[in-house]
Amino acid sequence: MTKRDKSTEQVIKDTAKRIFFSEGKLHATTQDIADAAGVNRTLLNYYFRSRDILFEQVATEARVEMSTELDSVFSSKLEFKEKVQQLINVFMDQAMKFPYREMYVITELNRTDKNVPEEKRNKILQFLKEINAEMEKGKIKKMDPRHFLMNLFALMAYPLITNCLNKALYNLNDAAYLKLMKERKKLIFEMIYQ
Amino acid sequence: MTKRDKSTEQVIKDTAKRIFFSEGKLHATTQDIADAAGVNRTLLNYYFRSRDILFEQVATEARVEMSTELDSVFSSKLEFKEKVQQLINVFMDQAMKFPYREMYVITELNRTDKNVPEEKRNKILQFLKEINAEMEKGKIKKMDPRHFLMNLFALMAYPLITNCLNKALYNLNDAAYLKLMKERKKLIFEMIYQ
DNA sequence: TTTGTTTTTAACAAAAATGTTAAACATAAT
DNA sequence: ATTATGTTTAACATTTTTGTTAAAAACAAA
Repeated sequence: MTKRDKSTEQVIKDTAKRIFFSEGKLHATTQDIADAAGVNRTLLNYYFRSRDILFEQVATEARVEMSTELDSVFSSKLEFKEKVQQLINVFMDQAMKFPYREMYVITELNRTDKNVPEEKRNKILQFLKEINAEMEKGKIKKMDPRHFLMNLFALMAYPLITNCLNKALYNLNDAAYLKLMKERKKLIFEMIYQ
Repeated sequence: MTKRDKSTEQVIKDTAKRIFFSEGKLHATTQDIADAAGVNRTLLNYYFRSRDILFEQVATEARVEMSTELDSVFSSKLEFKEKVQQLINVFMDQAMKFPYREMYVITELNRTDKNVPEEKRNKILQFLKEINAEMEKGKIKKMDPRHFLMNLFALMAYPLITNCLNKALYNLNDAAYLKLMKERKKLIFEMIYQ
């Protein structure tokens, strides 16, 4: 097998992520994933030993991807205003690709009764301080910074989670929907950074 | 059996709704539901014939409940401003009780490859016109009314879906979290009705 | 080619989830 | 009390999903 071919292990994981994070089929079985990946189901056991290990690994990587993505913005040297713009850009692009990623993580937590691993806690708490400082400077409306953060993420993530409902409601095809979501980037910024 | 006792059929359905909509255990089995309801699993088949019929019925009722709830506000004779306040009140109260209800509906749609039944389409399209009128009057910021609606629902629903993450992030217990969510009612109104 | 290694497959086994049946139980009506 | 009716249970059957194994296939090194 040549080097440029993705390894079977990677194909399986990427397919699982596509089914869970993009298509939102949170109830997919190992057979569903194997079929979609075009491999024998036994290979899931060969590479990952068990379904639970595969699913857990997918969830862990999802958390890491999300943290990394946010950290790349939070840790940057940009001014607060540009940081917010950057955050909207990065997060929305990811959320358009993987609208259900966070839902997968949450339902896996609910399913397995595990606690939230707190990879990103400190980074976010630090960002809360920056939000606060910006409020003190009078650059953004004063409020509990936690609400500010919740508002921001809600405006970005929710319309993508509910994409099937919105498409039906407004009679949109994939392209029209994507256009609507791209419009949101500017709109969200104006909404929270008034 | 006295009249005030809830029928077993109702107990089963209410328990399923609690597990799915409140606890967010979207992968619950019929056995999980039977155990939580304190009844023999066979009774689920006795009253609903099959798991799929029960799950479908739960999803259908969820859609009806959500529609009814919205219609009660949309169809009221209130001024637009009061309508929005009322909507926030009604929707948030429901969402605090059943944060995952909409997610259940969505994942059932994704799981069963069904299309969205459009119970509420007309009512919402009518409300879009009211939003538009209010924008023409200069009462709210002009934008695509669809974005206005998405903003509103996003701000209300998302922080409740992600409650386990937020609790962990901010070290909140149930009471503190509920308090934070109640605060949002006022905040959301000010945010979108500036 | 032979040998050793990794990957893939099919057949089978086990476990988990769902569905069916007949009998026990409860209840209300006659 | 008896009968008819609806409800609940346990035992069993079936289906679905997951896991194991041994052999075949693919591949690279000696």
